[in-house]
Amino acid sequence: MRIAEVSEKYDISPDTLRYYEKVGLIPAVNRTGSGIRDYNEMDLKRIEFIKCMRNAGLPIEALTEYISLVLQGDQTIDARKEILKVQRELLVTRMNEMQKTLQILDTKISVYEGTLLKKEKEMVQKDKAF
Amino acid sequence: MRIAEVSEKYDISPDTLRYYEKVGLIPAVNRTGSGIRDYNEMDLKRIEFIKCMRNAGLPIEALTEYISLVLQGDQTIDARKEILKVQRELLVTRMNEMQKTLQILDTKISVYEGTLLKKEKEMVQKDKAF
DNA sequence: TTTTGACTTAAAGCCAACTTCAAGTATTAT
DNA sequence: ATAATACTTGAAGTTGGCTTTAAGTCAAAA
Repeated sequence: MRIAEVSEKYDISPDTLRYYEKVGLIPAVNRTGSGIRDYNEMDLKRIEFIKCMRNAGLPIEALTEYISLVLQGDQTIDARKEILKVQRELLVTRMNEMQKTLQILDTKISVYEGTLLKKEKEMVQKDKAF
Repeated sequence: MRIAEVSEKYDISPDTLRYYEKVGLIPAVNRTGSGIRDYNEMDLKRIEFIKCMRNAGLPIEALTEYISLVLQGDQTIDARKEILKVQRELLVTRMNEMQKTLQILDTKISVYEGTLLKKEKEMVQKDKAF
């Protein structure tokens, strides 16, 4: 599969796909005789994985480190596990912060929609900044 | 309260606090006779609100727009509500993506820890990119 | 066969969100 | 009184993550 097709399938620009390969987010993709990238099934799975991780905000650096360990073989399993655990904890922390923010947004929207009880409104007003 | 104290209380650098004021994330803070910022209760609540929103990834631009509407008075309530609703939806979308990623990370960690049943392991291996 | 469009590279540019710097004034501790 | 510390401003610099540009090669359609 050529880069344009992959780009469309995953909604990632060709430039970004080449960039991911250059910085080591995706191992080198096979080329045709004339030097054009020819993505195989494994490459596509890797792109999907990276897209998912990047969407969730995992930094490129942590991912490149993880992938370089994967390519080095089984003696790196402990180090890989550690990276994933650290990133998992960071992710959970961010999700909790977002949950808190979501509640605040929902309360504010309720205030603007006038769908709160009088008592609730008063409580909210006391703590209001904006 | 002076900027250094506020900075410590909320773990936001003085530079960032001044920057937030400059770009309109926080309305102008009162100054002492000699021109030094003197944060009051309302300012602190506003900083807390902004910190929470920024932590959750809401863009500065959306927040400055919202705040400028707040300062313009009650005829902007509908527009404010709309901004909050849009940002709420974006937040929920991001949280869902993070939830998906969290599950993938947990599965991978389980694989590395060998805490999966044989059947589960096989299923996971089939879909493995890294 | 020629032109159109996709591909290649390395390097420079861009954007959001700070962060640091330079140059100066004010306040606090000794 | 003087030195150290905290404050001020505007502007330049940094970081992460792409994105665009320049200059060129290659291949499929008209």
